[in-house]
Amino acid sequence: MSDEHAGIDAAEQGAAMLAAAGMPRMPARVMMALVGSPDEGYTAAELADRLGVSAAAVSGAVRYLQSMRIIQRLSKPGDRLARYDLMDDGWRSMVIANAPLYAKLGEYLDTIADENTDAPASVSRARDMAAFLRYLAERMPELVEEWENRRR
Amino acid sequence: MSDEHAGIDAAEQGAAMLAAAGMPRMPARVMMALVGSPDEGYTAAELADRLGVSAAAVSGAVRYLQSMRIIQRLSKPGDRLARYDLMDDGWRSMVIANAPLYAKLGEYLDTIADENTDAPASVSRARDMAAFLRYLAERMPELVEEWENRRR
DNA sequence: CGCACTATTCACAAATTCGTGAAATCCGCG
DNA sequence: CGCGGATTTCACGAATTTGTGAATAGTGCG
Repeated sequence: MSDEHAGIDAAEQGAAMLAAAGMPRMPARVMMALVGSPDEGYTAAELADRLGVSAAAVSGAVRYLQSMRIIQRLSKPGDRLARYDLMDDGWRSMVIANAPLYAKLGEYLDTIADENTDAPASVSRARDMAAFLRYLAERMPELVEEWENRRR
Repeated sequence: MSDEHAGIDAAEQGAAMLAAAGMPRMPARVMMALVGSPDEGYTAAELADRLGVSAAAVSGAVRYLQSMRIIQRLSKPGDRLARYDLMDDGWRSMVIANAPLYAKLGEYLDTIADENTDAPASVSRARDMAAFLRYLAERMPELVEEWENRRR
């Protein structure tokens, strides 16, 4: 029953990779499962069945993924079955959303450098790291935009 | 005693941010503490004192950070005190090292798409995500290189 | 050589995370 | 309205993670 839909192995491996990168396990599995979903998306019950977990686990995972703007809940009127589906621009907007975090981390590094007297090498390294992070924060959204253009 | 060195607050906030992004807590704290270190780096004992944790916790954290090539152990001959210090290109090489992971994840997505018949929209979205990831994998190292050039 | 001190390892304890089952809630439909 | 099915919430238990303390090992110096 769980292998009635193809792509299981790759989905699980991808989920494992995302989990290793810091994403909670269940959301990662749900997300990868949705990559191989039919066009209408999956029902919560289908996800639970497919992943072999309880409905509660799916509920928690989809809440997390919705808060991250990675999936959306498609409630077709006249049918109270909620279907879930990936946001088309999910990862791209994730990349963009992370940029301010890089900038913020850069600020912290600068603050540390400001407060670190008598350690010239350390300070200049901290400033260097901070500048790199700000560069990333600036370039990541541009990168996404370049991708949008190239893809056209 | 733990506030004898400046930069504590910003360091802790930065560490919390890194932890939220999936990095284990203790390595994150050690890493941020080293950002504000004196030029010689910190001793394991100094780190333990500064962070208010046991020597064992520091030992585990530095092992993790070394395996990630984020810090290095400076054993000055004639002194058995091991000092730890950030690798100058730590974050840049981390960014570069992640590129193959993006590519791998892209492969998984393509595999899922290959195996997903009768869901044209899902498939084309999966291919799109895969292509985006490969684009990232290709561009991230270039981004770092651009930064190196611009910096000098 | 062994002393003093530092760093690492190991087993355990605390804390957090994760997923389940059962109860509660919601909603379209008869 | 209330029924039936789907989803969410909640408290608990399991499992993984995280950090500590004590023992171990390594090393420069007397």
